Amino acid sequence: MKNSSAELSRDYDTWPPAQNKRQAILNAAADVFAQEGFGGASIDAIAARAGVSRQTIYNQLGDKDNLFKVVVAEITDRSSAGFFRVLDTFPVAPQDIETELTQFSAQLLRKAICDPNGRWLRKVVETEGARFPELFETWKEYGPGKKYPAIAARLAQLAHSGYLQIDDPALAARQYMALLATDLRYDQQIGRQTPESEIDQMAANATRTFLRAFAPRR
Amino acid sequence: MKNSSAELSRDYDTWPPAQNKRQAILNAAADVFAQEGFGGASIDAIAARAGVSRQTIYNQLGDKDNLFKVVVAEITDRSSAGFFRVLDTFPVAPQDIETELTQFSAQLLRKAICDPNGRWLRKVVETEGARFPELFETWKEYGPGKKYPAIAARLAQLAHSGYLQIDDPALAARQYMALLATDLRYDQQIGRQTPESEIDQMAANATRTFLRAFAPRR
DNA sequence: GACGGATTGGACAATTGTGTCCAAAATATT
DNA sequence: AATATTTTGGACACAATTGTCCAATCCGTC
Repeated sequence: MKNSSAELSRDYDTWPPAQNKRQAILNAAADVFAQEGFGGASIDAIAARAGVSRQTIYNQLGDKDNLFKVVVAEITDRSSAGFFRVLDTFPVAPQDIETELTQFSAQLLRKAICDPNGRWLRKVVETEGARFPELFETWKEYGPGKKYPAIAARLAQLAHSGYLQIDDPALAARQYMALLATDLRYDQQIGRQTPESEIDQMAANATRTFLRAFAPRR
Repeated sequence: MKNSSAELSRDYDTWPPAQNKRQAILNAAADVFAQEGFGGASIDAIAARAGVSRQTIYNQLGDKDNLFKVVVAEITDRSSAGFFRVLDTFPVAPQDIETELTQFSAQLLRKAICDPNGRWLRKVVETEGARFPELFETWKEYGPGKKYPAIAARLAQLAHSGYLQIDDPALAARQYMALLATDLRYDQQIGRQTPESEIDQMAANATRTFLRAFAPRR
């Protein structure tokens, strides 16, 4: 039996067998699309990586355009779910705000921003957004459209409780995310795989600067 | 006489007319590569956009790989030059640090970060970096490798003069750039063309937060 | 106006990719 | 064990692309 390239989620064993191949295809397609872009990705390459015959891809997912759409939809779901799972741990009533916000930030980095799904999405949307406008709309809605307001709402709550001093929560949310992601993005851009061990430091750096800017002045 | 990809940017006017077409080709190629990626870009599309016959591209620039390399080298030069031109206006001994740093930030946004050249580079390096490792190295050296340390040095200078309180200038530089670019990046990602009129506001937002975090405490 | 290098457009072979068809084989269902 | 469904791999037509060749043409210079 062939194995899939799935470094990701769930109990495949309980699904109908067709779904296994389907998942293998989607994972392989995500990899190849990410590496080669839409134009550069060939169905053959995807089939080979998925350990599946090319025909099976056409049977299950139709043509290349549709395959691409399904992959994006799938990854959008996964990525969004991961983000909101972490968001549930936001420290709305912290004892020690620096410590707890740092911990939360580290989780966000690990589970959401670092996450291969989310990175793939951002890249693909940037590269291929013009080619698939509806897709782009969907991503916009589920990505920035929901994540930033959600963070902003949590920050506003902290401000309302007197933990922070924030005029514009939406702006603060964007700045918080920017501070958090900067080192990760830098590493990504210079092609460096960020070691797990540095993530806590990144979270601490971002949180410290953020709190210095938004902590209440005595 | 064939010319190699060695020489790029100099006073074009004194050159034979062939260099005009060469520039047209490079600009068109940059556009098409940016839109379609390396794999998706066809020489024909580039030729059509440049208003030039396909053969001329092969005459002047050889095959697709070399064309791509020359384009990246060209854009790297332009982008780097633009950045350092703005950097020369950094307020090393400001009277009113908030005002002057805001102005500088606005210039940086307009001339360097907003700049189509730089955006194209980042995108292409992210997408095609794996395919052309030497290119990637060059970009790394001239991009992040020089820009961030340069900003860090200016910030350290401000700190040394007592305008700021900075433990880690390199970190502060990354955070400054992150704060500066966040809204622009957000707009880019949701496919919104940032209006010129909002850039000053972005610069002000970033600068205010940065100074709140790094201004000396009384 | 004649020369020479650059440019053009069209034809070309080779390669690669898409999407379909189909019969044989593997796998699941009953 | 018999049957239904999926999967496979190979063949195929069709289109797009790369890179080359070449004769006709343009255009600036002498």
